[in-house]
Amino acid sequence: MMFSKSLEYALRAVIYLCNESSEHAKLNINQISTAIDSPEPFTAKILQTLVRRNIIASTKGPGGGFFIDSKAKPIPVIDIVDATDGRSAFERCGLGLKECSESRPCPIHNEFKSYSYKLQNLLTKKTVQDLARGVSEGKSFVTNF
Amino acid sequence: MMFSKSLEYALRAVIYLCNESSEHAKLNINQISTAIDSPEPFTAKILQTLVRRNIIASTKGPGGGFFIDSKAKPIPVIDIVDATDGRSAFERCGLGLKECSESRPCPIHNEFKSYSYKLQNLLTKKTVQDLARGVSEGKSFVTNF
DNA sequence: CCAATAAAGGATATAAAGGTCTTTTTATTG
DNA sequence: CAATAAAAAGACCTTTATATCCTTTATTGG
Repeated sequence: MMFSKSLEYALRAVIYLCNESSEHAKLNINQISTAIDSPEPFTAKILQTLVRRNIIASTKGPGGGFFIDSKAKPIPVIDIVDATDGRSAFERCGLGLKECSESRPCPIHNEFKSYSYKLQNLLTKKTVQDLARGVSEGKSFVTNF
Repeated sequence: MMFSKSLEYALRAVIYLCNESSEHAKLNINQISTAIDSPEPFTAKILQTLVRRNIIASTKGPGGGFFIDSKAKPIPVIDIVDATDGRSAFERCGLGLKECSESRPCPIHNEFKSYSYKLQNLLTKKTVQDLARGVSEGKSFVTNF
């Protein structure tokens, strides 16, 4: 927190794909960006990087599109973070000091480290499939009205 | 988390002022930005907004500068956040949905809300003076080497 | 094989954050 | 009261994030 736009769209798209796509029911970029209400070409770029990282799959040509195979391994949310924003927000000093460590901490070092650690831990344990389950059960949403 | 550059510089400057300035020992922008190793004109802008919000004080003219009166009330860190970044990062949906609420939550709504709440609470309780104390005691630092 | 479809790739545009520069205003002091 | 020192104000520049557009490549069905 907070998440970049790229990460927001990536997460919404991946959760959506998790529930709505499969090897035999691919979704094209228009269908995805319409569903999750995100800018189409920008979302395309983001999905391309997820494909490159083997987080999602895609095929070209008629009937092609993006999909997540239902028998794919669970995807930790942190994988999406790594693909879009990276870890720098978690790793750099909260006050922007060049050197900030146990031996020479900034005044918020410990608090920051604790939050950062807990959050990374949470993002590592939570999977996209966990989040998708809530959506498929109607308990949560990735679409605007 | 994560903090903007403005907030980082603001916090470092205010903590520094807390320890090193007083009504009778004002510091000019060059002294401050040199000490905390921040871009001088940008830092000046930020301090100006803190003055407008009565978080710190300043006087013009020779011998003038910025200062925090030692008998000033404790300054909650959240006041600096409000002056620079605002609360939007805490308040908007973690996945960027337009409508995200208890009754129609995004898949990370509850986690996000919990972290956001804890963090705002921490920032409300912690004061700049608390942070400055650590620095004056040599336990933490706001300067680069 | 060809026409259509869809992602991939690369160049470009726009907005916001980060940062600088110049001029004006105010205060102090010799 | 003039010279100087310092913040305030406002215009401007740069970089990064966000977003779009156009061309290329791959795939498929007829």
